[in-house]
Amino acid sequence: MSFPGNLTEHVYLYVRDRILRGELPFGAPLSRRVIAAEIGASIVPVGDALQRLENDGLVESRPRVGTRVRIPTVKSIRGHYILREALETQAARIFTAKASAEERAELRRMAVELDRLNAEVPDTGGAPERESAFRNHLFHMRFHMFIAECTGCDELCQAIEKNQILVFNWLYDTALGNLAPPPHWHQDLAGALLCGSPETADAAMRGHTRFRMEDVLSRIQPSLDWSKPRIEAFQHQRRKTAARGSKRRAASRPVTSQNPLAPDSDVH
Amino acid sequence: MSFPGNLTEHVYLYVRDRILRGELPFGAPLSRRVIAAEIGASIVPVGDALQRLENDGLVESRPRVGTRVRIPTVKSIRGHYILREALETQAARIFTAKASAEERAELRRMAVELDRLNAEVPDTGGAPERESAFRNHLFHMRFHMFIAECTGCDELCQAIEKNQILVFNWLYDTALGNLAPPPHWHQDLAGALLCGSPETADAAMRGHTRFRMEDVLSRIQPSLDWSKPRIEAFQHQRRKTAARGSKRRAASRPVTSQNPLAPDSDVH
DNA sequence: TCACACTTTCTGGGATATCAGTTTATGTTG
DNA sequence: CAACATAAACTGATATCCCAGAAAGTGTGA
Repeated sequence: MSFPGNLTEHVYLYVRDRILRGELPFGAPLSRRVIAAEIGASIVPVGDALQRLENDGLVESRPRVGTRVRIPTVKSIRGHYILREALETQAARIFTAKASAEERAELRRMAVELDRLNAEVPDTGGAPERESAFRNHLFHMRFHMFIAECTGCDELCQAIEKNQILVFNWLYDTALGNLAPPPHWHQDLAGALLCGSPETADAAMRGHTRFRMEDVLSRIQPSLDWSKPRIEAFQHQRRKTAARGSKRRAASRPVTSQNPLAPDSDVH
Repeated sequence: MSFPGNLTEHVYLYVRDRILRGELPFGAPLSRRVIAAEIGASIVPVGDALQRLENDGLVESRPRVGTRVRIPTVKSIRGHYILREALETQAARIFTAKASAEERAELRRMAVELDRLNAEVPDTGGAPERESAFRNHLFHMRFHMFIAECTGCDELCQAIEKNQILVFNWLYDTALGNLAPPPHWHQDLAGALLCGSPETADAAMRGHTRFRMEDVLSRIQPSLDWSKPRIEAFQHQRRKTAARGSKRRAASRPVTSQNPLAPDSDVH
């Protein structure tokens, strides 16, 4: 098998991708041994990857109890958007000062395309719909990351990416269903970034993220109430698999694929 | 030996403290095995701690080559202050809206005390001077963290702390000598935070960090030029130690900078 | 003297085994 | 039947060992 670079990096991206796609919902248990058997690695790089995910805030862990996908709270979501607002308003300010003519043109193009994609996706709930919504989200991420990259500040880009600020949008969307932003939502933002002063760009981006936060919060409230008791418990989410009565006889099998995770664990 | 909780956490704090105190200067090699022997742990938690430090940006590592204290560049310092500006202006904005009367009074007290401490420390270079400067720096950190904590946003606090934005000031001061801020420097900032609108507080904090960045950059330039060849080399800083059981002393030996490697040949 | 190949030594990455704490299921006792 | 003691199972944490790669030291031939 061939990964780019570290095995830890491979596991990190593998688990993160599964979380962000919604395959591992909020509160889903993450066993180091299960993931290791699934990928074919030992538990050491898996543990390192999970520790990194915990540092990113995507996962929470308690010693000798377990690791699971972190369940967001209203407070944590609000905090996330406050952080996003801080970073992206700064990116918007610097964009007005440092973006080249080509980059400005590219931003406008992306805004038009983004508004078009958002407008044409209706609120159906089919399975292929989900995949296209994920692609739209990726494009939306690229739009915001493009603004950050035009600042030429690597630290700012890494902060935005590392803290999963943009990527969490997809998590919330996965749990909530897709949101419908107003028409010309990103074109208006791009207009402020292209023609205005730093203060104008700051204000436009601030309103952009504030609107998004309120929208998400108003929709996620019932979902969080539902998962509230699971937050405090943090117990083993024991899988109620089929062979339950014959558990007495179930000898201690090796750790091969007793997991509820993906059945396609052999492809690499 | 008793540490709170994880051994990894203990090693992380241990190494970070030594870096920030200047005991481990820029470019100092960090061997997992040496640190493990030094603390009395195995290399696994040490490796985890160093990986976390690398994630924080305090340390840089190359597979099968080594790990060392990261040597900042002009670009990385500028990026750091851009990030700090983003986070602390946001904290200043929210402070004006959410701080209680007691917190506002406490902020004013801290500003007065901070300006007093900065005024009474002259520019000597003695050994006890160094320790008092470190205490002043810690108090300065607490001043800025206090503003962040008054926002009630844990994510913002963690971002400021995790990214070592404040703590890096001490690193730069260690390498450069202490800076002398203007009188009433923090009292003016506190005044804007206490009496002004969010925009006023934002502007004051923005000017605060900008001034600091320019000050640091103007002084660190020659220091970085001096350490420039060590940036590209990243070779083994071999220590002359005969017995392996003996304790490690700081590698003060300068590296013979022959340069067989092409710069910027790294991927990603 | 210099260029090149070989050996040594150090590095981080990974695998395996074991330890200790927590939760759950089972069995016993009143 | 309920309350409680107990063992099983699973968890993350750590120690120990081994590996491959990289760089420095060393020797050798032109």
